Amino acid sequence: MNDKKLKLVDLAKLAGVSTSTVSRALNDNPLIKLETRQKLQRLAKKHNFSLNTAASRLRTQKTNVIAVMINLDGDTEQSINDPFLLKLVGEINLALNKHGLELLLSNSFMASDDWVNYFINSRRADGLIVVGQGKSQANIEAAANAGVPLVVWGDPKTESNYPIVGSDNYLGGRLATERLLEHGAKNVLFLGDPAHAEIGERYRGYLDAVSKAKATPNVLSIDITSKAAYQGINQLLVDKGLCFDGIMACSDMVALGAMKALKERYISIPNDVGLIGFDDISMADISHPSLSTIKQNTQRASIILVEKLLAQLAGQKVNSQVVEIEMINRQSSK
Amino acid sequence: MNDKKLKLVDLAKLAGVSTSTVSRALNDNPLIKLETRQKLQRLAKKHNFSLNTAASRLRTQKTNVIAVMINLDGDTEQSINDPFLLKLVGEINLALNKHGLELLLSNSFMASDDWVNYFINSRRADGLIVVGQGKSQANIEAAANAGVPLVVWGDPKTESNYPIVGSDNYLGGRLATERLLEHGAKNVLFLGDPAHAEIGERYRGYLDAVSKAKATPNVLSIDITSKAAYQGINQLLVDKGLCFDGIMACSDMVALGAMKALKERYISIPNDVGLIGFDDISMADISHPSLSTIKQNTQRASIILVEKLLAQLAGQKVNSQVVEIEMINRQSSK
DNA sequence: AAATTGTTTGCAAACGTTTGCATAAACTTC
DNA sequence: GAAGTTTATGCAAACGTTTGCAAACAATTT
Repeated sequence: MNDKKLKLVDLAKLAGVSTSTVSRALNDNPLIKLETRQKLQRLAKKHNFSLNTAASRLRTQKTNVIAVMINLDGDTEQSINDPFLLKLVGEINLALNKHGLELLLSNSFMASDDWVNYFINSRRADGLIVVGQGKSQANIEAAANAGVPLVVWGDPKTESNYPIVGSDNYLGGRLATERLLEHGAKNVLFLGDPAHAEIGERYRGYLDAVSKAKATPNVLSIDITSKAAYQGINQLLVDKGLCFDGIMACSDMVALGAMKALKERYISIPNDVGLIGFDDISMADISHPSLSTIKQNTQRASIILVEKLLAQLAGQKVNSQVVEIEMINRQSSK
Repeated sequence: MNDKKLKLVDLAKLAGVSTSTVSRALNDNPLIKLETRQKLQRLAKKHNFSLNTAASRLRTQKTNVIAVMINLDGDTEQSINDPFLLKLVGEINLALNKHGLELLLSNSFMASDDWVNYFINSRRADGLIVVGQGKSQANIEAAANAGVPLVVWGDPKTESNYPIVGSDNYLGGRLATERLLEHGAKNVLFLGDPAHAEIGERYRGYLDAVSKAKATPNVLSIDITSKAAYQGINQLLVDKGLCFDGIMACSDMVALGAMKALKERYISIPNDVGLIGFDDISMADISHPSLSTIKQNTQRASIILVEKLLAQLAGQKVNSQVVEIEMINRQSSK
């Protein structure tokens, strides 16, 4: 095995040309004659040559790396166990790859609070995709103000000086609630923490639907986890009995936690209680009864997130954008 | 806002010392007087200075980046939607962070087949963590032979020239099957594709348990997804009726897919059919009935994976290692 | 006070690319 | 065939760190 790492200059020597020529050839620069280009590219492939990214990043001041950070509230367990967020990260990765960009997976532990410094000044990444607004947008705002090219997955209706891509949470919350009401529910419970930006919007949609139907709203504010939902619903049933006949859950995981609590008490879904979630994670389809939900189009959102980030890197000013949602009717809310 | 990116030399000028001194001070090199070091570190913080990683990587030939790649079989849907793999990635990230390392999320799309070149020669990363052995280990073997520092999450009993960290899949498969048999099952079905390395081991454990009980084995080979499991079990029930009274599923997602199929036909779990999964994803606890499973200790595995990789980077020869599993008894297999 | 030792800092040469500018070669055009 | 134009390549200077070695300074010993 040829252990010696080849450099541009070695390749140049082998081909009898200058390093400039090789460099240009490998970057497909039309300054170099097509024939020469192809010859050099073949040579590079043959010798298993690959450019030293450190050197080229230093020289070009570009990394072709995008940092993705899952923006967690310190006090929630949602985090790394939420299938929805992880799926989103996976799809962002694919979207980045299509543009030849790489994904640096980050978190607040590494980046602490000064994102400008950590990501941009240090030239770790060219830009930043923040997944989740969390409860506080201070960090994001500071980074955006300091000139970090960034886009955020969150609620696009939030007032902000940075572009946010996300679903129409208000509409989703309203549609789901309306559906429950239309099918006879009188007391729809909102299950989730409205302090969270995206969930707050869903809650607003819920409120509007409820008040339009002249029903009374009812919130159970919990952490965004299935366990919290399970415990919360259990407790509520113990305390007040079955005081609702519909649940608009702020996420599928939360809905599934609620579902378990209901099933354990032989409360029929959807007959006694209609249940609708949000996200359309793969478990929604596989639960029993299958879970009605508002599907967020993560694939499309990922593509848009990346496009907007690239536009920003190209110096354009970009705006927030809503990604269409879809109501998926399954068994839990017939 | 101070837009001009500070360099080492600027900071040096500000402090009235040489760049060497600043560089050493920021790296906490004891050659520099403690007092000077602290002064310079304060100065750096005050001016929001941070080192250009591209430059320092070029100079030191180290990146402090580890590439993590989810090794998918092209023909399976398991991939990015499998909560277990994603959770593992999340925990590997945390484990890396503790050592000051960053995670580059990669996949076969970017890295194609020549991992040496893509990751190491190009100095994108110092080492590689491969999540999943897949059905073919050719790529991994080639990379290991070519000297890529790498560790693999998979079945540690597989013969290999690279270290594998993973659960005792044989034992897990055996324990779960034994439990089903002990509780009266006569016909335990193995649900999963034994061609997959880890699953093959679980299958061996299953086989041994079954033959020890003088029962007859029965496999339904399917893709590692809940959907495939749902369809597979449905089809089997249509074709042959309820020809089993226990299912050893190769993963929790698969088990949950099977669970849905059973519940839809009012087949009682665990009375008619006992069901045990593998992984202990968060849904296992929240399903109804809750899913008995073999818990894989991903957190510990992640820590070990990183330690082994670091040892390898330090030039040590490291071996495969088994991470303990735990049988979690829940309702689905009483 | 000179010589020796130990401590702290600075000089300058790398690391391996990319790219503006200069040059050389090959064609046009008058 | 000289001058201009186009095309293809090479020269050499960056990019911003780190680090071996030398130097300066301080402390100790002779």
